[in-house]
Amino acid sequence: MDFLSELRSRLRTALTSLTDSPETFVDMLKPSQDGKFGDFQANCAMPLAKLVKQTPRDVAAALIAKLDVADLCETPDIAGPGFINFRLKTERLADETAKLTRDDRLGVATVTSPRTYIVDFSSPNVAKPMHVGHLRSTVIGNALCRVLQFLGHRVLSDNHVGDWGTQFGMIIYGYKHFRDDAAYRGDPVAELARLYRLVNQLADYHDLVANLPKLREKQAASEMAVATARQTSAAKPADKDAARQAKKVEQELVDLKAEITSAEKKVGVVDANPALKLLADAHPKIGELARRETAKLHAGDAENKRLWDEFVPQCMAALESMYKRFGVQFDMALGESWYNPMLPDIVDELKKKNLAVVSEGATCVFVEGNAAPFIVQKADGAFTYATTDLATIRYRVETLHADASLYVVDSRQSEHFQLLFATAKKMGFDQTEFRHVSFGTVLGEDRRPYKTRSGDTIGLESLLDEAIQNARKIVDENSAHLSEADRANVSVLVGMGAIIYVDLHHNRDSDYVFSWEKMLATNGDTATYNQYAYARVCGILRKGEVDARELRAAGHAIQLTSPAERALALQLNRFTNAVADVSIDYRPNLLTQYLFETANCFASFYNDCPVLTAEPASLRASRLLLCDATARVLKQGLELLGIGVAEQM
RNA sequence: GCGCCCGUAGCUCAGCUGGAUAGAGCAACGGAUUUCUAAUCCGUCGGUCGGAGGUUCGAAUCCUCCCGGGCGUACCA
Repeated sequence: MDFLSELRSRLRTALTSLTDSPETFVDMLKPSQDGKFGDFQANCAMPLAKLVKQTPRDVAAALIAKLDVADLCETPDIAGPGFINFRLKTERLADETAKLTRDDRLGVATVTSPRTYIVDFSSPNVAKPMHVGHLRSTVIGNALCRVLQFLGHRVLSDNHVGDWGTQFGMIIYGYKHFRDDAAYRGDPVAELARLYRLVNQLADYHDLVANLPKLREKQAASEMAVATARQTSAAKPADKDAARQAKKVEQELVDLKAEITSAEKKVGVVDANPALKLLADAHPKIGELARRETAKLHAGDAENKRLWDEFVPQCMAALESMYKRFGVQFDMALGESWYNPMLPDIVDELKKKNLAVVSEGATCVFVEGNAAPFIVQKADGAFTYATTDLATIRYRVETLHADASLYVVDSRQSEHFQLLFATAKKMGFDQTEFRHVSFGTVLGEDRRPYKTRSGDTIGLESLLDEAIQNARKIVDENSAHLSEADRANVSVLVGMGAIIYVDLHHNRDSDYVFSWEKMLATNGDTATYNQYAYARVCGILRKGEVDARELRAAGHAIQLTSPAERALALQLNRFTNAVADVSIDYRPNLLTQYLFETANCFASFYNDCPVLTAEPASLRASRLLLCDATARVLKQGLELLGIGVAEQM
């Protein structure tokens, strides 16, 4: 059972005579940080003492006198300055655990008032292959969908794909001028990706060539500025501002040099390749022409629309294979193009309501406290992703009746979302929770965004393949007892699980350093450790030839005869709290943490408590039930994260 | 310039709606099981929570300032 909620509820009752606002104090009852303080602790006596002008220990004593918890715990203790420590009655814990072992939902309550959630995640650009940057959004979004759904909410997952932007002009341009028909027939998506990269490269080339002289001029100026600043700083060693200024301009120079080097490198690549250079020279205005293709598409040009209609489904199908590997299913994939017809209305409405003004030719919404404008229509008349996002909000609120809309997107876009939500509110969409579920960057060992040695972004497909290959080595070392097919299957689970788990177990706000070694470690807080714990439980049930269904139906009691059994039982009863905690602030890492603790509790139990040889039979049955429930919690918990398990590994 | 985020053990990270002696994992070191999978368990070592003030009975957590780092910042999404 949910002991935490139950105890809080009892505390609420006890508090009513002491304060008018018990709610703030009820939350101060929490699981104990340390086992020696019991199973739960209430910290509310100290702040209450101030209100009622008594000593904290007296308040604690008064609360205990009013608390009706005799059926749940031993008499609570007062400790330290006035902490109230609760220790569950082991008998009651055993009874409740027995109930949990028979419960389909493993004690996880469904919410009393379900909401409609839109979870917007992954959202790749259909023109380009997915890369490591899409990993976190996909994995976190998937986990949140599963958790919210499991809690009983109505969840609609939406893949807000980029299918209407400038990249499509590039593909169309590439297709018209550079396509390799045989390659396109063989693997259309790969050929389109090649065309995108090629056009992008050539357009970049011309931009950079045009820009380099300006950059070099800037470098000369910057060098002067550095020299001046250094002089100033040297003249007044005590002047901190001068030192800071010197440092700043030095950094600017370093950045500028890096920019120039990178530009020269990119230009050099084309110059050094006669075939590329020939193409570049033949298409000097490629950037502008590609943009024109985009504009034509938006204007309804028949040929471009036909190409678009041909390309998009193929790209979507390619994405689908990736999602399959992650176990991701979208309820809808309403991309930018889908909202295209609604964009003029949005701008009209903003103008009508005097929310948008024209500034420097662009139609903008200005939000108090933000210097940057929210541009809904560019000077050239084109709409932006701001406009699309507003149309999306309207659709989600008015048509889908969303209570909450979550955007699982990179933290770098926080300013955009701040402006978006503020604008939506001004438009009157103020009854819906809009939430930017932001996350940090995946870094390489060099603490820079994760790239290949040569500096390219890492494709998601190859990342997953590599994970599975690496996992295969580990499986081969450890699992000679499995068949070839089973080892292959386990390798997929271990490799995918490792990637997903590492991502989710970090606080989503943080950047994290990607490390194959840590991720695929067979010990520690990893997916493998959890999966292995699951497999060990299954091993017991298999070896004992136990039919789990019969076991659950037999009505055995749970006996908690040792600390390890008691700890495991308590941990299993906390599953409901862990799942609910994820949904409060959309933090899957709270669930990975719980699962690791659970697997850990089980491993201790496994060491201390023989199961199959336990005597008498009632104890054996009790331990088997604990095993079965542990397996189900681990499986269910990992499943909520999008991670699979194998019964043998 | 303005805005957002971050700085916790040698390394990677939790903890941040204030609560007891700041926790994991890895690494290092030492133990355990001829036993249901050793992809295990138990223990030891390891921290001025970037710094200084402030609020509080109590601060890693809240406020202010400083230092250091990242990101964003008008027509890409």
